[in-house]
Amino acid sequence: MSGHTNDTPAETDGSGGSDRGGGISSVGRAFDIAELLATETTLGVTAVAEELGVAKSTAHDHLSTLAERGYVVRAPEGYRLGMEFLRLGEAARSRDEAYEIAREKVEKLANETNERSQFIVEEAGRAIYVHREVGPDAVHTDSAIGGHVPLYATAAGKALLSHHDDDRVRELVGDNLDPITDNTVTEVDALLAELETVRERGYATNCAENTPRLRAVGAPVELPDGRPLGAISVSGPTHRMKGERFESELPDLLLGTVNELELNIAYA
Amino acid sequence: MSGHTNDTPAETDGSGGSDRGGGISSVGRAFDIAELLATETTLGVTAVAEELGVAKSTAHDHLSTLAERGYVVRAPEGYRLGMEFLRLGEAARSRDEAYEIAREKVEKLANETNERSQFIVEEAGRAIYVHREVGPDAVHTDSAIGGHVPLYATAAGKALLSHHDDDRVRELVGDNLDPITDNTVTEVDALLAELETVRERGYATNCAENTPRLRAVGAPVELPDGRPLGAISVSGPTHRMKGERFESELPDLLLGTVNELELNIAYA
DNA sequence: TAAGCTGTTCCGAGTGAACGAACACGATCG
DNA sequence: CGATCGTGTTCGTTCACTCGGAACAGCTTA
Repeated sequence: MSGHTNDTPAETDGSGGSDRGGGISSVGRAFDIAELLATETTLGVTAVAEELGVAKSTAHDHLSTLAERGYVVRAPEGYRLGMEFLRLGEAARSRDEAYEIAREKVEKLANETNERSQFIVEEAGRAIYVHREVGPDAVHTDSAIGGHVPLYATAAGKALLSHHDDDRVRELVGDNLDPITDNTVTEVDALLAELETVRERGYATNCAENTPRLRAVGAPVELPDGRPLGAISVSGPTHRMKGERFESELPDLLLGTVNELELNIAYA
Repeated sequence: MSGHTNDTPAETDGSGGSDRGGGISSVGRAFDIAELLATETTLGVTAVAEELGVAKSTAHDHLSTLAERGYVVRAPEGYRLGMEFLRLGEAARSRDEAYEIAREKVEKLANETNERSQFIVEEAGRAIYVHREVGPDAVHTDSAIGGHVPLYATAAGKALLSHHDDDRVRELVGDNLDPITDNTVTEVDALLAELETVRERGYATNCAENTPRLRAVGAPVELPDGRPLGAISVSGPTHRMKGERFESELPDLLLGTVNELELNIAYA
């Protein structure tokens, strides 16, 4: 249990508390198994037990429990992830009606640009891909729906950050910005300066800061009360994302579409 | 799981701890909370505790554990389902490469028919919606991705059943077929007879047996080794699903597309 | 200021989760 | 054809840990 990624932001807890309980361990174990199956597609009881470092009987108990509720299924080759996760995942995806409206705009953007369009939200200080639509020319990437990327290294992420003040931004991105490509912004001050520009012109860009040879424009989606809902981006290969198209055509289209979206949300 | 031949001799219930296992209770509790949040969108600690009939501190412990791993998130109004479920759900959806190929065919069918097309798989004796694409004319339904319907009451479900022998079908659908609409097949023998027809012509139909005024055609998707992968259906309102279109056009298109799909899977 | 709600923390107590060994089953050996 | 390894399953025991209740804290309402 000791290996516990502590991602609490800047909170010098330290004293006293002494990590009370920390969490219900068997629940953590169950999700360890689920996440393991999410990467390995098929595993047997013994394999799971070895991978997690628990007794075979423990792995068996957990797998039985998960299977009984449809979170894993037995196949001839072993256990696989169950579709019940898909049900809950879709529930999370539609927990906010506005997300569904955002989806329509993502599809529209993908069709009109022939590129890839995505809708992301912020969660736990990270950007989460919620919707994606790929146009005919769109590039394939390995970023999965539900997966996460650093906010500071994507167009949509920076767009989202631009709706927070500097202090909140520092909280969200943390102290050190890990570089992902050669172009990743790694200085907080540089990021803050860039966000100021984003606020002025209304959209953010990403020039191969997360994926080599991939550029994107992203704009924040604002709720009627002023809070940010998420952000939408359009991305494509460097050789198509340049000149007039990258500097005005796509930004204009994006901002117009996001404006429509905000209106649709306001009157829904 | 019901068929649990418990032949332990002299099992005097009542004595302590007799009921071996049955599942890890705290894990079940955690998923109870997740499933609750899947329906209620936003709940506080107190509300969760009341709904599940547990102590407030217990609900708090569970929610904290889930939140620490991203399976729930704190919002100003309370806890909501976290996007980590979306990640695992997408992992389940792509656990089989063939599912992704099926998706392309579903999109193709939706575009060519302007109706709704779906791909389903069997899990725990139920049909699970894995992919859906709606054409411009498609009707909206409340059946969610990841959700389940009885196999015997949908076109795709019956298509899937047609790949099993009678005994296995009886196992899958159970003893009594609950009626959903006036047209639902409720007699097992009638179902088996219909499946025989399905085997002959290669596709199944659904005439408002699950949703009023909704008809569909469905065909099974067969793996190279002969086992069924799932099934694809095209569905639309009764007034468009009739005559030549319902009896030959759509079935032909569907069977041709499924044939393509099976070839794509075989050589992927 | 007090009362009501929320979420949080504390602590003790009884349960039940985890373990390890023994068991059953099938495949793959020799 | 018997032995051996692999799998998944079951069984008792024990101690860690989950649970529940009560006290605490933070915020809005009366």
